[in-house]
Amino acid sequence: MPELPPKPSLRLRNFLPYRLSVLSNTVSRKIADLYDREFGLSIWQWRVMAVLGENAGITATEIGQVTAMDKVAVSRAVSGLIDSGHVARKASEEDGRRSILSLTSKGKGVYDKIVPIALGAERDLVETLSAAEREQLARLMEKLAKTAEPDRPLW
Amino acid sequence: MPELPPKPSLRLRNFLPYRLSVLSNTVSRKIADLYDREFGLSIWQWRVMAVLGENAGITATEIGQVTAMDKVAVSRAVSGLIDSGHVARKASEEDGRRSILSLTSKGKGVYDKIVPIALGAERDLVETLSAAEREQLARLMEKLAKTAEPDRPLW
DNA sequence: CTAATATAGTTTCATATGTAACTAATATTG
DNA sequence: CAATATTAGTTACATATGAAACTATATTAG
Repeated sequence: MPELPPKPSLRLRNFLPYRLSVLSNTVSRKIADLYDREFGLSIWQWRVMAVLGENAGITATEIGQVTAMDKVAVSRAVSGLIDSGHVARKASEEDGRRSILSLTSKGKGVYDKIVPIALGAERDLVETLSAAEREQLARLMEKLAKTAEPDRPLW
Repeated sequence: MPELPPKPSLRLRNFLPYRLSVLSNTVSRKIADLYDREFGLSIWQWRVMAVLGENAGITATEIGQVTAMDKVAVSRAVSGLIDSGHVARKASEEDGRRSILSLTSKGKGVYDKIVPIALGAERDLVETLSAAEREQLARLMEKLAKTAEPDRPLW
């Protein structure tokens, strides 16, 4: 008797997109909580600050490219950060549409406090992985990212 | 001369929570798009259907446990699915608060069409990984998930 | 058996987010 | 050098989401 092809089955808990989403959300929630409780920052605001901390004097569009945020999200995060005094904006001299953004001294202070906290949270997350496993993970995620979005600029 | 401890630095693109979030969002968006365009389903609705497809006759609370969705999200997804005729609800006989949920025949039809599409999307995503790499990935994600949320029931 | 407590699920409200429309400035082209 | 198209960034609107309040039923304690 000929065998029927096995009916394709889907178990949610083994389905990669699902697992990615759940994992990412639990991690993000924890970290967002950290930023919010201690500094009143949203995760988007923190991403903007993280980029400005390493890269002073860039524009909103550039921040968007680096952080994979769309321009509306960047605009909102930046305007919040300006209200709270973490970020300063000055007009670009070459191009009147752009603004040059940078951390204020208050922003720098917060940045210097958050960086170790963020790195600590990351360390907690990967603490059960060996160094080799961490590299593996980075490599595999890199591959997935390339497959999922081949043409995203990385910097 | 004593060396200063290196200033801890954070590069967003190497920061695991960030990378996870970006990767998960790009993957989710693509897949959500698929479900939505072809079947008018949100990702939450699809998750509910996926669970009901493998597990008929369970309650909203159980769906929430399996899918890591909170009860409000489940409630909304289910009510949408009932409106669109994909899911049927009947009252539980033991417990008047609960409802027993299951796919309608329309729901089953859609389910049978989506499963191969979803599995195909997953295959596309991991196509550049070897079998060994896929297992590695699953293992590593499992570890991370346990660390991030030690007590989440898996089924 | 009744009162207090807990649970299943829904509704409400406040906030977050994405898309599209918009404003202002620059770049292109005929 | 107009007229048109493009780009940077913001605003407005519609929808999604999460937390808390609420309804109805079930469970527990006295």
